Amino acid sequence: MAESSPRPCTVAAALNVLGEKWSLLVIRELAFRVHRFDAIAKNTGAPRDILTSRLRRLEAAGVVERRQYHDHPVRFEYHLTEAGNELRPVLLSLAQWGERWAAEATVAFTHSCGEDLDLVHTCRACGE
Amino acid sequence: MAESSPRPCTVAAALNVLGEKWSLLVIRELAFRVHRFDAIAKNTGAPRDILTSRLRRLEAAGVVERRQYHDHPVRFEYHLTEAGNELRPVLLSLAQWGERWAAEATVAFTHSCGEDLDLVHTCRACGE
DNA sequence: CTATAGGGTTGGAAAAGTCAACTCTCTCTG
DNA sequence: CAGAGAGAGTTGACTTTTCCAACCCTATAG
Repeated sequence: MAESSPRPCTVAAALNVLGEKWSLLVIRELAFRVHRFDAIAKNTGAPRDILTSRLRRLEAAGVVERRQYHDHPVRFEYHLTEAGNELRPVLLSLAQWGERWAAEATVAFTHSCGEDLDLVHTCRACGE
Repeated sequence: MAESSPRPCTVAAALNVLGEKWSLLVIRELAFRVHRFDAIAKNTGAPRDILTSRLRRLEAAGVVERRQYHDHPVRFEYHLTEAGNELRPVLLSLAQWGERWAAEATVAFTHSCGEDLDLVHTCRACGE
C-alpha cells in the first residue's frame, strides 16, 4: 500500500522463514547430520512441541525434508534440502561472528559445533 | 552440566544476541545508514516498544551504539559498532539466500516483503 | 495556535513459547 | 512374559513476548 512501511527485502524474506526462535539451530543440527527428532531436541534445547512446529514450517518452506525411515512404528528423520544446504554460509558467518563477538558460553570440550575447536578464550578484547 | 542438553556453539551464542525478532532487521537498517528511531521503526515494521527493547539489548551487547546528536530536545541516533559492522557478512549471506529461496511473491504488490508466500517456481532466471 | 518531527513509555489483549506428562508402536533384556 | 527403552509426537496448563494504539514531552515551522 501507500505507506509501504516495511521495506521489501530479501533479508526479511529469509528471516520470515528462518527467523523464529530455534529455526537456525535446528538447521545447524541437520547440517551436522543429526537427523532425529529427539537428538535435535536435545542438542538445540528446543521444547519438543516447538520443535515440531519449526520442523513443519521449515518443511513447508522447502528447507527441510521429512523422510520416513522405518515402517511399522512409523519413524521419520529430517534432512536438509538443497535450499537448506545453501544455508551453510549463513551458519558459517554467524558462527564466525559469534566466535569473535559473542563467545563465552563455549565451554565444552570436544567438537563443540562450529568446526574445529581451537578454544582460544580471551577473544574478548582481542587481547590474545 | 548434567545432561549437556544444548550443545555449546558460537552460532547459538550469536543468535542469543541477534536471534530475537526484528534484531537483524534493525541491523540491516543501520547498515543502510538509517540511524533514527522513527525511520528504523518504519522500515522494519517493528513496533516501537519492541524496537526500544531491541536497541537496548543490541547496545548492551556492543553491537549498536547510541549517540546523542541534539541537545535540548534530547535526540539520539543509532550506529553500528565494529562488532555490528562485522555482521554485514551475515546480512549478505541471508540476503543472498533469501533472494534465491525466499523471494518471489514479493514481486508485485505485497508490501510486507514476506508473509506466507506460496512460492510458485521461479521462471525468471532459471527458465521453467 | 496548530502541526510535525523525534524518541520514546504505558497498559491491556493476543499470540508464542515453555514445561511436564502422556500416547502409541515396536524392540530388546531378563 | 513383564518391564524398560527408543522414537516421534501430542496435550493442556501456565508464563512470557509481541503487538497495537494512545499518550508524553520538547522544540521548530507555518
